[in-house]
Amino acid sequence: MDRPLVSRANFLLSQLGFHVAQTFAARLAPLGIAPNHFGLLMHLERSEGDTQQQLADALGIHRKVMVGLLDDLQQRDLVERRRHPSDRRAHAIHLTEAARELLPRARRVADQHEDEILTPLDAGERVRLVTVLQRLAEHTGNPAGVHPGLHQSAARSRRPVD
Amino acid sequence: MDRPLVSRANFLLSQLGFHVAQTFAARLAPLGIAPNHFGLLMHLERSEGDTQQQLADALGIHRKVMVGLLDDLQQRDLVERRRHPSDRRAHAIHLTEAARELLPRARRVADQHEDEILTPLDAGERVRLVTVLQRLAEHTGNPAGVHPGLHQSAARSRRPVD
DNA sequence: AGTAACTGTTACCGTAGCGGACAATAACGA
DNA sequence: TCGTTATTGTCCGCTACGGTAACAGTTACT
Repeated sequence: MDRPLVSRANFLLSQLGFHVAQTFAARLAPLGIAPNHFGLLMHLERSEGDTQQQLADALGIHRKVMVGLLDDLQQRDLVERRRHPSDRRAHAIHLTEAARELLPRARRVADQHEDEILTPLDAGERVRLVTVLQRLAEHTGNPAGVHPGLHQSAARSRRPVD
Repeated sequence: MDRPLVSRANFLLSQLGFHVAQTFAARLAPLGIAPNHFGLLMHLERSEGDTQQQLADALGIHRKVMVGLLDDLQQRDLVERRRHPSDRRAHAIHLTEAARELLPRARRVADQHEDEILTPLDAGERVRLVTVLQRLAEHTGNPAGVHPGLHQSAARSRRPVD
């Protein structure tokens, strides 16, 4: 039996996932952020004032990585590290005005990117696909919305696909 | 609008793709090979005797990377570099008996892995998913069966998920 | 014959990820 | 109160990987 790779769901998922991550990073690059920055900013909208440790736990990464991510975002004036009101060791992370202005644009980029990826599908197929993918994602055991490759290089300093 | 990540097809695809690549590498690790080795071995079944350059072109990677891949496989006694019959610069790559014995086992691992990934879906949903993924993959413009992350670290010396 | 192109390989370098170690601060227990 | 332990954020050093340039050997072209 010689089932070709293109008929294997695991290969297709890996291949597509890689391509999607790559193109999304390229789409996001003009905004000066990477996909993991985007994920962090979105999470911060809900959990503003959190500790770096809390953020790291929520995103499933090590706090050391969070230092780097926040360094990037702070350098781009998208977050600020304020003193934590009750714990003088910790920082309270807050979004800046620039971030609140950037986030809708980033979301628009994500929407456009998704639309491009899904071009071959009609509306019904799209919702069915998302439903199926959600079921598969739940089955992986990863907490919802946590990208296992967040701590990987799929993020920083990626140049638009050349 | 705050569409959560888990409702975005691009996020789900990237997340699932990463997870699939990771778990597949872990499943394949006991056999002593990585996913890109597996892909190369499968390709070699069809193109035995090819030049390293031809193989690199077929898999969409740089010839330098092919050197490393073949070094790995040769060290595991899965391929041999014979002299090319007509071009004394080039090597003719051939599978060993060990490779022919290993490949069916690797394929079985891939089948089991795919089955595990697709556990939540019934037979009909599986074929529909594969069909949809194939359409999406074709739309990416990547040549069929060529994994864009082949040259990435998704391959070498990966230890079973710890 | 001579030059250009190609094959496989090695050496080099810049960078990212990982682990350990660190100062500052907090929490806990005697 | 004081001392020990844990936690937070950070930095440093190591290793591994991707990409570039260069190389010897060989072929192809004119």
